[in-house]
Amino acid sequence: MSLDRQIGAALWRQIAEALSAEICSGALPPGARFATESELSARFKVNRHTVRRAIQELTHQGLVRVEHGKGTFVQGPGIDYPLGPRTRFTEIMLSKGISPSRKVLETERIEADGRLAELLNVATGAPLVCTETLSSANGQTFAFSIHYFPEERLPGIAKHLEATRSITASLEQLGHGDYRREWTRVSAELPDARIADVLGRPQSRPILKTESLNLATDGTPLEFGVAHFSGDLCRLTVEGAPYD
Amino acid sequence: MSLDRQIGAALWRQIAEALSAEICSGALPPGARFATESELSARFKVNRHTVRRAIQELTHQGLVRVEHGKGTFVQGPGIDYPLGPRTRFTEIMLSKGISPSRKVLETERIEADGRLAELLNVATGAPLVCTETLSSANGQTFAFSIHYFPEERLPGIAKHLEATRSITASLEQLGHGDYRREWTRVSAELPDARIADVLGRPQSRPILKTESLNLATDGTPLEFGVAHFSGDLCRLTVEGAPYD
DNA sequence: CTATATTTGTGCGTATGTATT
DNA sequence: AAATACATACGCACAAATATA
Repeated sequence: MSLDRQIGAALWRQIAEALSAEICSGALPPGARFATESELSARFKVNRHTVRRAIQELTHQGLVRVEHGKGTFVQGPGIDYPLGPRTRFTEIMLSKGISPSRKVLETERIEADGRLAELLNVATGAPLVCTETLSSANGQTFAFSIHYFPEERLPGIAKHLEATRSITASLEQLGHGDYRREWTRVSAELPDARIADVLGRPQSRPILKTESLNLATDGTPLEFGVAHFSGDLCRLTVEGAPYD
Repeated sequence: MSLDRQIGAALWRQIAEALSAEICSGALPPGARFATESELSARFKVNRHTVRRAIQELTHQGLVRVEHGKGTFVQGPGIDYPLGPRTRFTEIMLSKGISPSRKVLETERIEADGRLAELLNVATGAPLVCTETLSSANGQTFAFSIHYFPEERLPGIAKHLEATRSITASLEQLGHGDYRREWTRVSAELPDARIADVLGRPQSRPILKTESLNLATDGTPLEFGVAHFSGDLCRLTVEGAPYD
């Protein structure tokens, strides 16, 4: 391995390229400790800043993860993720029983702001129950969701959620065993620090964000949910035509 | 505006925060020339490196665009984009006549690799016609797509595409005025340099990538397409349930 | 628990290269 | 050709988080 200090490619690019190749070759297992900045600096005979620039690039590509004071670690690039390129999201979810594996975290009461009020067809300021859930498959967290329920329409939903820690079960106990998904809107974003954290992913990697509305059988809104999926670990498969 | 050199926040973060606020306040119109590194360096009384780190952050957030030798420019954060948060993708596409506004760029012949062969239900190595299209609305390019057609099943498709520069028209002339979308898979990615370029977006901003399969009325595959949307300018709206 | 070493994070000063005007 | 503006690289110093003796 030697660097070309004369022309064209910047040193940090060459270093990033070399390190990237080593990681992708599989020589380093995911989670393994990476060489320290000092070591790399000595190895490539460049200044530490130059190494840092290269590592920054690797971070941005999602290949490594840097922890202050601890070191740099190889980030498993989608190792053993349950959703392959040809796997249908629906089938996977059902076959693995994802819906039951969803864990309800915290539950709190809030007041509906303008947007939520319109979506859920309640008055602005109406009481909502807000809860957060984590979905995982094969022990890998792949989605973080926030759900909003109109409390007036679902009396005691908060208690049911805390007791059952299941959305489906809670709605069923309130007489809505049969609700339906009205629509889902999908966008791509970069996660904020918190969402990146719960998904265990670098903030530099994109996520799929879906917003969806569930209705009761009579057409009144029961739940509005925002879900964040690890963007390059998942594919959402939609039957039929999404845009034409 | 003064920086806190004592505690907590790094200087470059404070600077990025300040500049971000100025941009978001709308004081600087999109496309406007930004202050140079030297100017900012003098203004905040920090080293140019520190300013560069801050600008890098703004770049990553998609607020500015840096051009070597020219300067730094304010990147319009979705100014005048046609798809609002509550706008249904389908409605917009139809009402603006997006399908006709799609422009067919280049057309070439390739051989089907394993994956394409399986998707299109042809033999590996079978001739495919590959074409690229740009979709825009209000003069704003918002999607770049690549389409694959099985040539054996669509004789002369290449000529039709070059003549009409329209996918729908070409298929119609070949007796497939009536095809249907079988499925669409949606994922989130960061664009490569080329796609970022044609979409006129920074490589640091995520895109929505959809893969979709269109079938003839008898169920044989007619087209496989990969589309790249400006991830945070668009939302794909799906009726019904995408995953449960 | 404390002290020390290790490792990453921030910032400055300087110098030189490359692209644009 | 010269000036301007961004890009790369080095060296030094110290701070902050973590690990270790």
